[in-house]
Amino acid sequence: MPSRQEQLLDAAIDVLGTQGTRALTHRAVDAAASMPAGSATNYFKTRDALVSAVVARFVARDRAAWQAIAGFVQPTSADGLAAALTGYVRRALGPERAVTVARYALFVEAALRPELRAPLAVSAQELRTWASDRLRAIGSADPDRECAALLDYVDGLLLHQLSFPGPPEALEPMITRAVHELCPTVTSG
Amino acid sequence: MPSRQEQLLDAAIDVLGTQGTRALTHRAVDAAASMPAGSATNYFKTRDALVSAVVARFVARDRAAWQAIAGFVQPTSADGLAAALTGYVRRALGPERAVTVARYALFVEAALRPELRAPLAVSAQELRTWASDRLRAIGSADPDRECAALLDYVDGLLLHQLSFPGPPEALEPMITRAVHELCPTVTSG
DNA sequence: AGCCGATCACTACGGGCGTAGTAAATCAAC
DNA sequence: GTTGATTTACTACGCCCGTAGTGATCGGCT
Repeated sequence: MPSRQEQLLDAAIDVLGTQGTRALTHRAVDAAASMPAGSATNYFKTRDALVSAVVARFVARDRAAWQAIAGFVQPTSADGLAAALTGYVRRALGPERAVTVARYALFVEAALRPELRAPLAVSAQELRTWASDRLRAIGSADPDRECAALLDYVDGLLLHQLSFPGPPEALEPMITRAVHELCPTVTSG
Repeated sequence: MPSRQEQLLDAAIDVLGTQGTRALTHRAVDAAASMPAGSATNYFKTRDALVSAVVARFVARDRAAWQAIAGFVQPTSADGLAAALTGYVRRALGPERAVTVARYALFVEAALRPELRAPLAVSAQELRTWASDRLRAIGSADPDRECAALLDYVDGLLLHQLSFPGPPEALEPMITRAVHELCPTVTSG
């Protein structure tokens, strides 16, 4: 059972991902969390404090998600990696759409307010090293570089698909080719 | 000399790219355009109308920018393309940073509000076909696919660089490798 | 010159926002 | 079981927002 603050922050992420930055207010968070008015104010005095806490919560959830994924799927080839990534992208665009939108909304926010960058950068670095290790494990000769390229590609793809969605069946071939091309040194197959 | 409405919309894009969606209000636009209070209201009655007009203006400016670029640089090889792209990315992250941030803010907005998608999608499609033709001209055997992959990659790269900037000198090698790998059929050199 | 339509500058107002401050409730410790 | 401190629920206030409405100003047409 998440704590009260976590419930509020999860509600805030949902508001952010379904109604945008403009709608992210104390009152909207209270309502989304089905809590009495003023609850969000008690924990996060100012709006800036709320946004900072949302970033922290988001990072924590992201980390937990990767670790869960890491436990389930462990691709052993480029095609396996592509399949896993396709699954991730499909989930990000479908059931988790709000979370994905919130993610990019936070990126834009961080581009505007440098004090939000640190936690996001730490999280990104963690993901990078973790994914690098996985890439190395399946044969990549330059895992850091290939990992960075792949992450850039996937985020660009996601952003575009969010804004003007294409047919979902087109995702797999696109991602498969990108993986093979951007990570040419992993064991293909 | 841009018309009065264009001046207002350019100011709106600047507000969006430097202060975010939340700050995009009629009054803020008036101030940024150094026009008397109420000017933005006269042209764009509601906030939604303002945002829609900003999208339209943005698309028009983008189109003009490509056409200008097309007149100047005409790469003839993968390395030339990479150099041109690196120049574009540097400009997008430096002098044009606000415009770039505004761009992604609008993407997020379009992810939330489907009625904004059409103009952005049209613009993206135009860019795609134009860039595809250029890719084909320098030898690409599958220009549409390679173009899509490249655009996805560049937007992801830009978004990441905006949120947690890295050293600018790292851009060129990253982009060069990505171009070579994602567009393997263009004449290298 | 004189009118007329459109554009512009400015004001007015209701609503919702962020924020601060206060009562109530919960819990720990003794 | 009472006390005291922390957490929770709620209220109050001032500010700024989006929006509507009203004169003033300008240009084209006859």
